[in-house]
Amino acid sequence: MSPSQSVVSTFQRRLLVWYARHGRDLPWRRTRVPYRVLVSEIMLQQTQVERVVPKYRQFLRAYPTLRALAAADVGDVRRLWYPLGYNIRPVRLHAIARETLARYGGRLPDDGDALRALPGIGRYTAGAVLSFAFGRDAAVLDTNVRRVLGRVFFGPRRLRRLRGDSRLWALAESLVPRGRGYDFNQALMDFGATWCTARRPRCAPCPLRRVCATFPAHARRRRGAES
DNA sequence: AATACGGGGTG
DNA sequence: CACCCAGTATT
Repeated sequence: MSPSQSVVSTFQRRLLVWYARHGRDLPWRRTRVPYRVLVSEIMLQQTQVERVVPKYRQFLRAYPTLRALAAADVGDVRRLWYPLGYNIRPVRLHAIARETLARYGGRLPDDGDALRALPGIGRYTAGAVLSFAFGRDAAVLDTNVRRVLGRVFFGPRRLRRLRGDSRLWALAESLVPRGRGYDFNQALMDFGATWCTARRPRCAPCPLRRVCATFPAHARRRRGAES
């Protein structure tokens, strides 16, 4: 069951308006260089934005280009990564740099399957690179988008019954407005990270509450006894 | 479908 | 202490 066209366009429009007003100014939004976008996305895997920002700057100072990273010692790259965690990530990122140099002449491929064939790049990161570096209308589904779409389009009960992410991926892909993949995906993630948060979502001032399948539940709970 | 993989932050 | 965080790869 897919949402009506009017709900979809309302969702898209209101989210983009929200983003224009409340979107964060993050370092990786100031570049479209694929290598830099990739570095940010690998760092952001299961790692909060505030912890990534300083390490992102430090990493790019040390390895400003994909070629510089490819030429580096992988042990040095690993040490620079600490304490971000998931320490296989820098090893795979380093491998991506070398493989990209060897197979693609040093240019990251603007193709989902080719990106996903690289180590450490899954469906989310491929979508992020496609939309944020190459301006494609590809979808992303991370923990933020999963929560936002789950709440708005499925609601608390139906979300629990979802098996796997295939429905959410299909929904995410159907929502991306033509030509607005970059802004829409950034907006969705910013909204999940700062507004439609896991704990204590800001429902009262939410621009999407009129189309949100979960808002009634929150309102009900608020009348009851939640802090 | 379930689990391993880091480390830091929050209520 | 339990849960959360711009996921991916392997069982």
